[in-house]
Amino acid sequence: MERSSTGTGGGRRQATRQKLYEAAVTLIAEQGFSATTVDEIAERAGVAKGTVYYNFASKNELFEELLRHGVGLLTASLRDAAEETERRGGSRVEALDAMIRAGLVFIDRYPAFTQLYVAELWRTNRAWQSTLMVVRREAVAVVETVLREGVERGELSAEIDVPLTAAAMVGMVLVAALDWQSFQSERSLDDVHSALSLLLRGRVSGNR
Amino acid sequence: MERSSTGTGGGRRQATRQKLYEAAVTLIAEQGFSATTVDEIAERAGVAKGTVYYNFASKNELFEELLRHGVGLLTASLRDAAEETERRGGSRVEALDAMIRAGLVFIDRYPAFTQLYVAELWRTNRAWQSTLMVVRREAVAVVETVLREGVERGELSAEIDVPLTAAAMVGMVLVAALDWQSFQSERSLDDVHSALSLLLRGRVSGNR
DNA sequence: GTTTTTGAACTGACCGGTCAGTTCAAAAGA
DNA sequence: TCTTTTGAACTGACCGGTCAGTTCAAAAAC
Repeated sequence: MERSSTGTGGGRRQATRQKLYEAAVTLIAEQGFSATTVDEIAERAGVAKGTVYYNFASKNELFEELLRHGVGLLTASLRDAAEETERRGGSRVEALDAMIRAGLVFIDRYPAFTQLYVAELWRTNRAWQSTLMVVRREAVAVVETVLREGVERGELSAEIDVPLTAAAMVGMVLVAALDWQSFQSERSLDDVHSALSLLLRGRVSGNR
Repeated sequence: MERSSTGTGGGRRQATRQKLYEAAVTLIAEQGFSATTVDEIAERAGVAKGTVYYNFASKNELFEELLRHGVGLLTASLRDAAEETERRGGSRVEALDAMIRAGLVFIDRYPAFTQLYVAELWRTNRAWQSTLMVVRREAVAVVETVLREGVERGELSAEIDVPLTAAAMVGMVLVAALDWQSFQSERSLDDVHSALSLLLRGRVSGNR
């Protein structure tokens, strides 16, 4: 028996699953879930169709595990950025700034996953809706926590609405990054980070 | 003889096309383009399948025209908001604020369309990609123009990167609104508008 | 004003093709 | 030996698109 955990580790099985994730994520990002066939996924992964069904119960389950895997990476990365700032004694605004950068780095590294996540997040009536809600909550919670800490410490205005502001921040990072990659790919990650940082720090219109 | 123009008017044909748009937009928003069948669209519109093909060359074309139609409404609404502010002698920041509200109102009225637009916008390799690029450009241009005017008049920092800031603003409105509807539906439109207005005006973290 | 004609709009059964999922014997790895 | 992968064959459901036929309001004819 092979260990069946979901580590990053090096079992033969894990390697196959990883290849299938990578094949599935780009194909589904490009075409959508329904338009992507299992045959295509297997072919791009360089694997037989039977192997897909040896490793995953169904096309749906492959996708759900892919979702969990990807958002898990993002959440860990955001948490790291926040904790690293904390360790350095940085302010909460700096922590938010670091999380923005972490988000951009993640999107830069996994553009297909991001695209696919955005495309599915607000859909209703889909089999994996509950899975998606769970992972979304985990990711948003990281942002909300830092916002709340900022308010407590007086760094952020007490007027702000934490859940809505968190959504808005996630939105500006997500859309700016996807737009950057699709329509403004000549810009650098630093350019995008600067633009978002300016907005976060209220230096677009708030200061004089 | 029936008139065959593409007005908003009341011909029988236009009425049928409108019903097909409405049926298609909700189904595709819920399930995605590929997962939505022409039979479903026809059934929800209360029309025979053949009628779909009498009015549109293909499933693809129905979708593309739907896209053009919807983004056209949004663009007009944003432009109205900006011009109305101008007419009142309002500042460019006020114009941006009015456009945020107009965006929220639009999303509130056409949630399915918004959802579908977001899900498709960054997809590659799709038949309607070029159509989407065209309509996107029209919509973003409205925001960019107002930002540029704001910089010229010294209302907005000269440091800002117009295209990236425009993308970020669109993103915060889009994601905040979709999140509001999906996960925070108890909030009012004014709540969401206030939260975004605060961010735009730099009163989240920028002022002391 | 009544009858006839016209043709745009609509209908729905049907067809060719595709796809998810299953199975399994045999090969490849460890 | 035991696990994992292979790849081809098969099934049954489903789907986009077609097309011959129907409907009906308005124009034409008388």
